[in-house]
Amino acid sequence: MPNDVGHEIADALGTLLKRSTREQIYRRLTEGLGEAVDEVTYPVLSGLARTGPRSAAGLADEIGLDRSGVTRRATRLEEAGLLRREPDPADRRATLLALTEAGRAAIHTTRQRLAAHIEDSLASWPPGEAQTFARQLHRFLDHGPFTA
Amino acid sequence: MPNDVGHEIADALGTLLKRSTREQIYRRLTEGLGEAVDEVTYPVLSGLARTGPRSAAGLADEIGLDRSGVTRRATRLEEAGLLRREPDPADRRATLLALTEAGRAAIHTTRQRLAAHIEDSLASWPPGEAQTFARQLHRFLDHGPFTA
DNA sequence: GCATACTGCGTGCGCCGCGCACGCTACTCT
DNA sequence: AGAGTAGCGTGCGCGGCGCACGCAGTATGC
Repeated sequence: MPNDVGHEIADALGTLLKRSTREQIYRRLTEGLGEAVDEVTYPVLSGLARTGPRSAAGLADEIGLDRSGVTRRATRLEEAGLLRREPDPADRRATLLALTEAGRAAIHTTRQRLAAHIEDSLASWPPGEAQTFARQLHRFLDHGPFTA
Repeated sequence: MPNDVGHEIADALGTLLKRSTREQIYRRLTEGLGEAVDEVTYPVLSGLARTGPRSAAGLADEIGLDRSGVTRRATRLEEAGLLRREPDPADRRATLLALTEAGRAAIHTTRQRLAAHIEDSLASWPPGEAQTFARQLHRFLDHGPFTA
């Protein structure tokens, strides 16, 4: 029965939903980058790297968090020198969150590490197969049941 | 450059690592199943469904959690009638955690829902492509950098 | 032009889940 | 039989989160 495909994918994705798995991933990715970079603050760095400097409210919407959480995480990153608050020239009540050079380096390092881990596990695959798999995974997660 | 494959997969997986995404997934899966079934208690149900009745310590190892957490989650599920504690006949200090009929029904419902969501998003794919994708995903996550 | 409503940010508060450490019961081994 | 160990449950402190409030700055209506 074709229902097996759904269950097989569900089982596979269950691995990623496990708390301990995610913790280990983040631990490896952020190793040696200082105390401030961890599973909690990573989405802030990642979101800023994607879109450039922006307000706390906009970032909160993107990462699905309350603005207070963004404020606290930003404070931690600011104290560690990875993030800088600069006043919005167009609106004096707003403060833009921007990565410092160290912050850009940190997110770059983590992204490189994750990509390297992934490519290691794909090393034994036929190259064409790996690329089609990457495209399919991207399509599945973007237009799938996990984005709406 | 082949490095793009790693980054593309990394970006795709980032979606699943987002807190809000996981919350929405669990919210959909456990809708209408009672207050006791949520993101926190789900791994207990899932683990028991996979392996049958077992001790709290073994379950804690599997889901990567402290035994105290398993105890508390099991208590919540027990009060909701989804889980039953039965004494281990071979060891009177041990208590086996076992799903009740309602617990089995709950985990079955969530699994069916998740599989249905996944298959909906795969409906437009060529059938062979979906199956090979499922196999590749399974292989990637099991023998990949996320299991060790 | 001024009063009022609104927006954006930071902070205090309470809640909840977690890991750690302790106590208790039961088993094991010599 | 006694010492050490394994299994479980609970009290405690920590940390992240959402909510609600206060403050500063902006927009609107008259």
